[in-house]
Amino acid sequence: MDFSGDGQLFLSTTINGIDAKGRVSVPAGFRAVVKNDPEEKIYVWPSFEGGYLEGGGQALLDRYLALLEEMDPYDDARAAFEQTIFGDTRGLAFDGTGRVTLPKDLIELAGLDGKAAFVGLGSRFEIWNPDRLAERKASARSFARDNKKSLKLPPRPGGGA
Amino acid sequence: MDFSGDGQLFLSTTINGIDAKGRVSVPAGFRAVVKNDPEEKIYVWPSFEGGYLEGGGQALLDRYLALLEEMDPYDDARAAFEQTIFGDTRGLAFDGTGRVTLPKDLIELAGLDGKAAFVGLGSRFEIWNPDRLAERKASARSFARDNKKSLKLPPRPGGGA
DNA sequence: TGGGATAACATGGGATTTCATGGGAAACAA
DNA sequence: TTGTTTCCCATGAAATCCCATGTTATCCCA
Repeated sequence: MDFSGDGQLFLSTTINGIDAKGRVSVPAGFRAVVKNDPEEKIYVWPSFEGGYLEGGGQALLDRYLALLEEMDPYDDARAAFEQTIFGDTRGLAFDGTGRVTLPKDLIELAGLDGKAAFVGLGSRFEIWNPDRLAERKASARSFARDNKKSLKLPPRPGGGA
Repeated sequence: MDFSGDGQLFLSTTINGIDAKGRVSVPAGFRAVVKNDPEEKIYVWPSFEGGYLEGGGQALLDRYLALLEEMDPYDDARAAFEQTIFGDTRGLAFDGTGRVTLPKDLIELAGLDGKAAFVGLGSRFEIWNPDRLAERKASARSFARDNKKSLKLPPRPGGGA
């Protein structure tokens, strides 16, 4: 698949506050990614593992949709994915200053308590309780360090280094 | 002869100052490499080992993204790399005079104190505290000296020495 | 091949804009 | 009405833009 067209990726980790109304500022860089979507929204759903949220823009939903269309209509996995991804997905619109209101059930599901960490992962992002994220990050980092040799870059299109 | 501006590769080492706002001039040759990217930015993240930063242009990011997209969606390794690479990567745009602002946490992570050494490595580059870089260079050199017997050039096609 | 003119580069500081966040009014639902 | 959600404005902090300046590299012409 080719992503060089949009060139806009969810990147970096930002921690923002959640106020009493459940409002949280979406990092400006993330907003820029969905800036030109037909509906200027982000879409958020509970992760499979639980404990945090996943999200993305319209482009990501379209890709998931295309993926499911290719699966057998009576595949159990398809039904499960449909149920989990689309059934629990919320489209969240921005207010005038770039915030969204996270539904209470999602806040509880992710254990968010006044703070939310937005983690950019390229074509999608995750929303974590910052403390939980720190734990996972530590283990992810040591894993990546130990296995970095398995992450071998493919040759550049033009050849060379 | 100067290759640093050929618009293809990050080359040579340049030391520039970091001012009180965290701003640092990106070497002109490095800027030329990303000149025609859709987003004229450099992308910087902490190295796996820590102690210095890695960076590149949109092209490098796309290569990492393509690599990760090929992995199993719920492979632990994929999650770890995604988290470590994209979760900590910052896209840095140039100001009118070719500078970027390094985030404070990256400055601390790399131990940068008023100076930053940009080390060109072809398709990517590294950012070091100049003193640390000198140390690493020294140890790399002695390592190479101790192991020089393993560096045996293959014979030239035409024979000769 | 000088040597001055010109352009490119790195750097400094102040002004301006963007961003995240808080509070309250207005619209809506139960 | 009462609680909830959406919209609008205010504010402080931080990031970004803009202009000025010294310095180095490059060009051009005699």
